[in-house]
Amino acid sequence: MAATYKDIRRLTGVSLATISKYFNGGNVIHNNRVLIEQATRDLGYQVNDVARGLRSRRSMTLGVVLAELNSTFYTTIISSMEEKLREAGYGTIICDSRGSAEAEAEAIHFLIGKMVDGIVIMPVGDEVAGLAAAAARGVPVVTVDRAIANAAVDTVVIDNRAAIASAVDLLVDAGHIDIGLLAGPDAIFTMRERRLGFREAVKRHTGRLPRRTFTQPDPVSVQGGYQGLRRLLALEPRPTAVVCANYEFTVGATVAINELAADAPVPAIVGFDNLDLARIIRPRPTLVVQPVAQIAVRAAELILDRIASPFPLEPRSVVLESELVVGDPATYAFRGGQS
Amino acid sequence: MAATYKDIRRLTGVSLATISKYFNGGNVIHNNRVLIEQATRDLGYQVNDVARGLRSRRSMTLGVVLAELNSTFYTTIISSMEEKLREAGYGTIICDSRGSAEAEAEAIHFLIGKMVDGIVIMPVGDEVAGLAAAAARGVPVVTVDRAIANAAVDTVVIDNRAAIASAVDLLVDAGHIDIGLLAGPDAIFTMRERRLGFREAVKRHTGRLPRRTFTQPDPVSVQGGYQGLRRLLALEPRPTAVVCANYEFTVGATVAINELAADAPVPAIVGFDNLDLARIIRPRPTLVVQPVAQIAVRAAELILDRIASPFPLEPRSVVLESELVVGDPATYAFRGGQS
DNA sequence: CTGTTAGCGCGTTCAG
DNA sequence: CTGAACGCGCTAACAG
Repeated sequence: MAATYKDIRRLTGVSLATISKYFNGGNVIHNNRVLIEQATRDLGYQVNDVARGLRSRRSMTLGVVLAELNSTFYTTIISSMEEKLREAGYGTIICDSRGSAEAEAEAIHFLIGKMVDGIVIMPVGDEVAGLAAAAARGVPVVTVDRAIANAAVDTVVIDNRAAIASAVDLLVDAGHIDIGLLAGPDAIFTMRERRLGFREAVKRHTGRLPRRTFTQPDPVSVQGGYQGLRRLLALEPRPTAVVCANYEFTVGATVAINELAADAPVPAIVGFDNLDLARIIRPRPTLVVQPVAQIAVRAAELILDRIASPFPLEPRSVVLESELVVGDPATYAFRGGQS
Repeated sequence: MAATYKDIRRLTGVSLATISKYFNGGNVIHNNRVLIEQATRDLGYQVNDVARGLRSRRSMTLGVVLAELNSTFYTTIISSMEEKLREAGYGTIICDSRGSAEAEAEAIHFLIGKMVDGIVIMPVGDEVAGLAAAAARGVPVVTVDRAIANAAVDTVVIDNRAAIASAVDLLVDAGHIDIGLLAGPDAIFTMRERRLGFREAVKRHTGRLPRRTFTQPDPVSVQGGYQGLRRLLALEPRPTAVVCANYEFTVGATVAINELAADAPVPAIVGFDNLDLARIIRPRPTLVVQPVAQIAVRAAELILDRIASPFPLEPRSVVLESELVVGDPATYAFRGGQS
């Protein structure tokens, strides 16, 4: 069906080796070059990457595995990253692990089978099953957003503790003492780090550990944030402010607050990620915003660098800073205790 | 680096053909089966899909091209679809065309090079450049969300005219006469259909074509929706209600309304897609909701069906119905003219 | 059920 | 600069 070098040879009389050289940027005499170009058009020829990859052992393709396709945070990163990679001549295969470690392992398996030259992964948990297989085949791996235990891979993360601390700082400055935290299980790197950052920050300010934090069980979801906020508000003493440790929780908490707004005083709130939220929701919320574009660029650099390097590199770790985008004062103001 | 059949043969003494048969579900005598399994574990062997695909001319992989990675509507569909396809034994390669017809053509080129068995595409415009190449290679194509002109491909869309009509019906019943529309350029299938549906519905109700509609130029974005709403409200007579023809416009319009709410009477509004919005925004908006799960399932069925079919099938078109999820009456109530 | 043989489409030696 | 020959890892025919 599809045309091959042989078809081009048939039309041009030029040998396979010369045709190959043409398609790989080698020096080909002008006359042959024109012939090949003509035949390529006539046949609608397109190089078969599969055969090329099999032979050359380089697919010029990178794999990306993300924990959740349906997450603006991840898709924004991937969108920027894919652009960088394409500029460098690499195609990108995107796989969704749907928050499942098993699906994640399958995805890595799939990508290795496709002979990708490298893998960028936003891991589900603290351990990634397929990592050993990738290492055995010399396929470099970069993790993004979450670090991995005991693995010799490059990593791009933000300073999660500082990120949460900036949120706590704002709330304490506004007069809050009883601050709640909506965070997921410690098994997730970002959740663990953010919870630790929260404890540190509260202790630094008040001289003691926070009276209440609330850890929401799996799955980390909008629904979880919704329920979590309701439970937080049922505590005694009732928190006057709540920090949401990720985007989903921020959305869920916002929904819950919307429902409660009519009946009860609502807590101050600081959320996470996705600046669009700040424009949709009124009053405008305060958000910890991660530098998605930078994350993407640095991840692309790391993986390309590692592929290009002729010798093994030491694992590298890039830590970026987040930004606190302050919203309407009404959303974080202290209105007095409520217990 | 990576182990091959030859390595397994070396460890087991079993011939390549038998090993191949083992990995392809054929009947292999128990003794050999055990030997192969042992060697597979010892070597960390994994089948090389590239070589397999080259030889068998079936990659067991499908390509998905979407117009915008950063769109919940698309990613939700893909997420469901990928699950269906995986159940059928197919891997999925996701590519982002970032709303560019050129990038879309590149993506199709890329997928063909990877020898995918089929392509599901959410097209950018009315014509898709790579379609001929796919057809020439016998790679079946299914378009989703948007139909394509003059192409023998399967299609899954919703009844866009009925969708918009349901929104208009609600607003007219509530007493609105001057209804504005926020829609993108006619070059986009969904935008064109929804605008036509809007005109039909208004005419049916009022006996005349709508006095005002507003077509927002490229790009179809949140920013566009924001500006579009502001311009709509500057018209005379001022529309008392606005229908947003897609998700981005709905978000942008909501932002604009939030800003205006303090100074001026806000128009009634009906939005599109993404039920999450309905939970975040207060008062709860009315939304035209597309059956994303169904869209995904039908698209998967069409492409799998076509791959499996031993003979060429006629192009098929699936049209699904949307649902109007009615929100808080305050968001669509008629409060009297404002001119 | 097993083994041998011959490619899939391409890139890379070499000799010319 | 060009062409012939070989092999990447695997599957599909056969014959046994």
